[in-house]
Amino acid sequence: MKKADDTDYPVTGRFLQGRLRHAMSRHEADATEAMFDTVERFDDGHVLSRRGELVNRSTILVDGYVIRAVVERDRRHIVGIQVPGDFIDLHGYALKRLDHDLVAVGPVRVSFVDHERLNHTLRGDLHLTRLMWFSTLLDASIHRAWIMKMEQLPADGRLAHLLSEIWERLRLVGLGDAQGFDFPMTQIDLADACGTTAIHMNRMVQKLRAGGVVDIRRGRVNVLDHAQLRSIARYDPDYLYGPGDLAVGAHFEIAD
Amino acid sequence: MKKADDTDYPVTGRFLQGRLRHAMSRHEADATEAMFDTVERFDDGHVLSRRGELVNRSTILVDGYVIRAVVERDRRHIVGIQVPGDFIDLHGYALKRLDHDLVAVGPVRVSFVDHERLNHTLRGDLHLTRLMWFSTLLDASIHRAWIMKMEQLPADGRLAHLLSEIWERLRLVGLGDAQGFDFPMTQIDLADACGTTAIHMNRMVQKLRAGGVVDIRRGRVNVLDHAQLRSIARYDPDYLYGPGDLAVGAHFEIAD
DNA sequence: CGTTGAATTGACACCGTTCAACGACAGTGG
DNA sequence: CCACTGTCGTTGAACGGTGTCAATTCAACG
Repeated sequence: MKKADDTDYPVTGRFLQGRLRHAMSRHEADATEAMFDTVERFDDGHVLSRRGELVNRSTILVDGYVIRAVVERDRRHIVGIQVPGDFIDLHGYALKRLDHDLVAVGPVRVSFVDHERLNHTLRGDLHLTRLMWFSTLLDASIHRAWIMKMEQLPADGRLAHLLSEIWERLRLVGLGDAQGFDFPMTQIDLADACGTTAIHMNRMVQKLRAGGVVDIRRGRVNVLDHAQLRSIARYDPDYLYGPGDLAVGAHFEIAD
Repeated sequence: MKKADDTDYPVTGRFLQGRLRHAMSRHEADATEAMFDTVERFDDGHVLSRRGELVNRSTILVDGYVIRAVVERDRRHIVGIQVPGDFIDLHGYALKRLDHDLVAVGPVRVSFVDHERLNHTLRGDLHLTRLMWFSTLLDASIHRAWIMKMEQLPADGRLAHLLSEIWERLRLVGLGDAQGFDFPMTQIDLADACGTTAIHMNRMVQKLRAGGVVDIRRGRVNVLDHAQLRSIARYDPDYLYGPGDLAVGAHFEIAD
């Protein structure tokens, strides 16, 4: 499953993979990789960034999963999940303070870039700036898909949607496999990400398992019936801007 | 209620007002205003932009309300509401195709800027680029607040949250008044924005009315008990990045 | 004054929460 | 080796919020 970019770009090789990475020039890819220095490891539950903190660097997720979470009166709400290749707090470059925490789910590998360094790289390169901008807008598009799933789907559909999305996003960056993917989120985590309780989430996990749709256990998701999973989730991956009707394609070039 | 910017910048005067407008230089504000030409009017229900269409210009909302909506198998889902001053499809500058429709609610006044023109203005001005970027990240932050409200709040809380948000956003740009604000959304619209049915939304409207919290009727929202409204909505406006704990403040300058 | 869309009301079934408890399992320390 | 502990996973029952169906009233408009 190793791609060329994995070796040439050990830190940023998955950034925008499956999306606009093809629009990055060799020079831009090199410049992006060069911004990052060492890769650091953190354990499950490590808080990479806390709501309200002043941030002066941004983080790329090299390996593992990170959730965006907000804790409010003893209940935690998960508003997003990041997969390898995601520039998980690039929006902090413009916002300076984030409205949510970034927390590792399972062990992660990340790397950092100072905003000062980012300024230096982006200054005078509107094309690369727009690629970075695009990656933050991708997160916004995913947010909108989450809003829709909360508005329209019951709990089993929300779970199916979440699993469909993660699987799709992993495949876009060359991860996962034909049967499913490794996924360390507990049923409690899944409940917080689907706006339901752990008790009800447990029933939905069992329902999908009993229906031969998907088997979720011990940090592993095995998809048994992809068609049924998609159907329950009413899943359409267009919003990820991979190959599909919304793909940016050749329209991204900046005319001079 | 007229501010200086209303006359100096009739089209873009409300852009980022209450947020980072203070970080815009006179030159940047002038350059932004100069990008736009005529202001056009559209009636209620006019589709300004359709999902999947290739866009080569972006739109600023001068007056009125616009919703972001996705229609899926005979049901419409509203994933966002835009108020005057919002650069409503600036994300199309990088995405090129949007994942949702933009539809006028009530009469609107808008103005357009070609992406080519935008390139010209932003090239070589990383500071202004970052301000524009910031405004799209603001939308993303609002999306996250919506995800949270869908995850945690019952229907009356969602409605209260929506009203709280619109009121707050209007006040940030110098609109609305002490009693409430004009708001042309029907109960059907409100239902689609809160992930419930029109019938149930009607009950929630009546509940808030009977409780002396807020009176919604005939295109007008009158807030009767602001404290109670906030409480039902569990509303905290920090995510709008106006004055508050998350405010960017003086940290936005680009170090050289 | 008839038409149309919005707002309103009531009955009923169902999805999801809550409370209370128990089982499975890994890590820890005696 | 076993008892202890905490987290995750699981189950059952009662309650309440919400969706659905069907029908009626109201407001705006030509």
